[in-house]
Amino acid sequence: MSQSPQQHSIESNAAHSSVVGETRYAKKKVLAIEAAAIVFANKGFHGATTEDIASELGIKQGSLYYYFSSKEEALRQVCEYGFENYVAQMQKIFSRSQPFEAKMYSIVSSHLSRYRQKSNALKVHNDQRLYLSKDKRGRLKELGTAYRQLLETTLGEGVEQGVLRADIDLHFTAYSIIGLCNAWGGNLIRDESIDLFDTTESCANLILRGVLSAQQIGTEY
Amino acid sequence: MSQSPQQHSIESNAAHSSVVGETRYAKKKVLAIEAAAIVFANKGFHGATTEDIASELGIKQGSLYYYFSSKEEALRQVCEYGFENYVAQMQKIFSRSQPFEAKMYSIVSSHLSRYRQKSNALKVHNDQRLYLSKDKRGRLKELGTAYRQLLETTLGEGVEQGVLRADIDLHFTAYSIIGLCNAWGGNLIRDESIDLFDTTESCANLILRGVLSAQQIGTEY
DNA sequence: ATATTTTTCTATAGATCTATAGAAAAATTG
DNA sequence: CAATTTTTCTATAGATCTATAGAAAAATAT
Repeated sequence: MSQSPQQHSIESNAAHSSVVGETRYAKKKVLAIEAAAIVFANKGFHGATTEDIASELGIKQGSLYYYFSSKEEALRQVCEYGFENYVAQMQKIFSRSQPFEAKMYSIVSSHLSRYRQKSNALKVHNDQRLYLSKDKRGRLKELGTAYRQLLETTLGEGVEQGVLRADIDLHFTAYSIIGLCNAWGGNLIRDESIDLFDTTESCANLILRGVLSAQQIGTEY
Repeated sequence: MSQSPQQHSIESNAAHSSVVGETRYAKKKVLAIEAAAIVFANKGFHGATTEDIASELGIKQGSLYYYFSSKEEALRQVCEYGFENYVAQMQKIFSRSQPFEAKMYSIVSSHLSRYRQKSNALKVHNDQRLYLSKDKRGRLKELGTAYRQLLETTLGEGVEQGVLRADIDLHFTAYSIIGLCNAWGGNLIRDESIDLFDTTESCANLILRGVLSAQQIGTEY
């Protein structure tokens, strides 16, 4: 009789019944988010219909509301799902102690391979999150800021270690890395034939050789 | 009585009545495209309504069909308008004979300042063109390919002149330049406080110093 | 096996939104 | 100014699409 799930706190609060056993609901909820991600990634938030999502998930349109209270809520959850995963993976990389250049490769590699793994949710976060009303973007803003600061800190360390030129703008560089990776990420999703490894190497190289210190300056300026 | 304009060939075939005098229709048609560009840029193609566009233009929803035969047709025309302008400006730069580095600054500068000039149409082209049905994307594809080839040729010249490293992938680099500029273009539109000049310089520098030959390689690889 | 809870289905109210038709208003021409 | 053409308006048919309600089916528990 209950219209919405009674126990499931929607934000799937980890702690649950058995050891490994996510509830049935929680499992399918993830599938629902992934279905929504696929559809939003292909058609855009406004271009997608709840019917599209439901059919991707294999249920009827009306049933979708058992998992999402609204279409916009679905978008919010897809974005958070995609971005949380992404940031978590980045956290690991940042915390590893390894030479700066290796770190940069890891960052780019992680970013790009995540796209190729069909992380539609990440694409949705990048392309569609601005269609969320402001009050639904709070957590995303937090995550984004935290992530950018982490990246900037890493770059700052590179500067302190003398690996990076002292005159680079950390903020600018961080944004540029993200921007470049997102641009290629889009290509990688769209075109299966692009080689992931080559692209990773090329991106890292482009950034590094533009950022590494101890390089001979061109002709003027 | 005529539902659609009788003379105006929609694609505004240049040749017209008086010397300077675009027809009244042609003038307002441009305004209509620009209104649509503003709305599409802010709300996305599917998120925008014909009512939004009409009201931006100062007319009623139904009247909009005097200028566009459909909403999708409006999107097509906005995209072509934005991208044609952009490519034309780039053509000029490519045809100038000037040192490669200066050329790179011009390319980035042109790309970014066009965004700041509120070229919503260009943003729409970049973000929304994939929502066009394939058969409406023909001209855009042509323009895009032509532009990329132009950019690649320019890069190729740089290599031949020995200004650029011989091992760079022209295709990759062209895409990356476009991607980086688009990423910053989006930021520039969204955030008025970002300095255009600084950003231009930073972008050009990031690309150049990662691409210029005769630089000392880092530590390994 | 029966009762209870969870999940899905059908059907639909109520809001859109696109596109069209025909009348009205504004501009232009003779 | 009257006739003609261009531009805009009002009104609406016809298609969506979101979200909800209540019944049905499936799963789980007693």
